[in-house]
Amino acid sequence: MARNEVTRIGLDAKFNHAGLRQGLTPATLRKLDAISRLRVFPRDAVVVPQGAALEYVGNVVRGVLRMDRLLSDGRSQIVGLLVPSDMFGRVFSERSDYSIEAATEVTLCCFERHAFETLVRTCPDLEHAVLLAVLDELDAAREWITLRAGATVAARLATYLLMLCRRWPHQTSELTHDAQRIIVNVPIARNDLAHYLGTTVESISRTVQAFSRDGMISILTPLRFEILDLPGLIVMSDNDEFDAASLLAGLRG
Amino acid sequence: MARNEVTRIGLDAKFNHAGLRQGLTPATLRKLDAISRLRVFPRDAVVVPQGAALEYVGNVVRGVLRMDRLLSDGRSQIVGLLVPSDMFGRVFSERSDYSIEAATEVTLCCFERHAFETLVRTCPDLEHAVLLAVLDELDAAREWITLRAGATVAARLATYLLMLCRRWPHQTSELTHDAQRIIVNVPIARNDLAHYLGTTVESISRTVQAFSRDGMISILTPLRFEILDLPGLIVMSDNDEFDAASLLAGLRG
DNA sequence: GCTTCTGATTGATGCAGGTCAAGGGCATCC
DNA sequence: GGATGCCCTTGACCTGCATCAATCAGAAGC
Repeated sequence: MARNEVTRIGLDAKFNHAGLRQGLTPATLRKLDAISRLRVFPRDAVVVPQGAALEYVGNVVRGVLRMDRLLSDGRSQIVGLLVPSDMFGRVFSERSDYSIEAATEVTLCCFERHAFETLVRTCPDLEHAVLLAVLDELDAAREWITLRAGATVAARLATYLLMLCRRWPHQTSELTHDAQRIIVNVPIARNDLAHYLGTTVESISRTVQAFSRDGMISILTPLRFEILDLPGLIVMSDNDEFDAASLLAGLRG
Repeated sequence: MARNEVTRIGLDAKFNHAGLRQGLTPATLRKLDAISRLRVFPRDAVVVPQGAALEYVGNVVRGVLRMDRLLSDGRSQIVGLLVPSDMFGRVFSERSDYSIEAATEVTLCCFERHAFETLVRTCPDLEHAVLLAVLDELDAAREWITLRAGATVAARLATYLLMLCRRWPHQTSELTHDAQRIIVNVPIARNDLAHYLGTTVESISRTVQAFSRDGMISILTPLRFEILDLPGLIVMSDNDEFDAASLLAGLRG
């Protein structure tokens, strides 16, 4: 169903409108280009503060954005990650319920929101493209809910790693596959990963080490694992939707 | 931001296209009516099985739908609730990643999916209406993620009750407000509520009783509470976004 | 070389809440 | 009436993991 999944790292560094681009007429593309502007943010920069007026929408060109909501007790909860080609902001809304921050250094293609909305209302092809993008976001949000549904930290981590695998066919560089080796590059640091999976850095660390001890993965670097026992991971994930054969087929293809 | 929130019970039993209706031209409405069909499902009926081809999309006229995903260990995870005026199914997708079931007896207004999609592509006003509906669903999904983010069962339950309160201004009958009393009608049974909040019936029961002992609520019936200490509930929820004054203002207005 | 800082790991402890099991209230049915 | 069902409640136990705290590894700066 989803072209979009929870996390993706895909990249061509060149300027693009990514997900929106296809299906648009040259005329619409020209108008889009006219109101677009490329911006770069350093790691941990706040792109849109929680509750603030939404001046821009756009899409991620390079890097990872995290959407998180601050709780009154000072903790924060990540409600989603945005990776290249994902849209950020929310059309037809005045303010954002969560803050949008740079999880890594990011390059964004920004549109002034009102101009973009006007364009959407006048170009049916753009409106359709936006609809598809939003549907993808919705799928991603639901998949993310599934991810968080796992009873144990081990189940959630296994699910997350499998999601990263499945996304390989569409996007590059999360995962390299040579001579039967399955290498997963985790796009965010332990801290963000812990928030993302609804747990703590300590638990993530313990679980990763446990996977390694049990021979399910091998830790190449803290953010780079080799998957040794795919079926084992699938069992750990407690999730029906993964299938070793089709995952491997996807990795080969 | 959201017109749509996690749960809503609103009802006019008469046939309508609810959320989609406004902003549509009479011509589009006529075409929509031509492909629509009203269907009634008994409680616990499966409207769309998980993984099945999606033949219909539509919206809820009366009752509550739950979307849930079955896990390999037999447990199931609710990924969202749909209440009157919400759309179900997913346009432009062949299959559903979760099953859609009736949490109560429901009346649905169904459209054959392909016919609906064709109509969407040819009527820009309908496409815009669908875009807005999907954006609302996305907000609901994110809000639901926030709900599940609460560390403790008590926090999640408090958040849920507050969400039910906030929705009063827009929809009827969850909540009656006479002479300063705030009455909340929970739309689903303990079992579904437990799944929804990511816990068990036992924990729900214990937490509800604890709220009652602490004088925060009074249990009128198992599905009907009176809120006695709104500020206390807000503190329990650990959630910045609720504000007693504006909630009360909303209840009065 | 030696600091300092940031991120990852490991250990010890306590508690929230899941699990198992046994009632209790209130229907409907014979 | 009693029996069977569903749903909610309450209790006792025990596990997973958050918390607090110390240590360790690598990178950057002097």
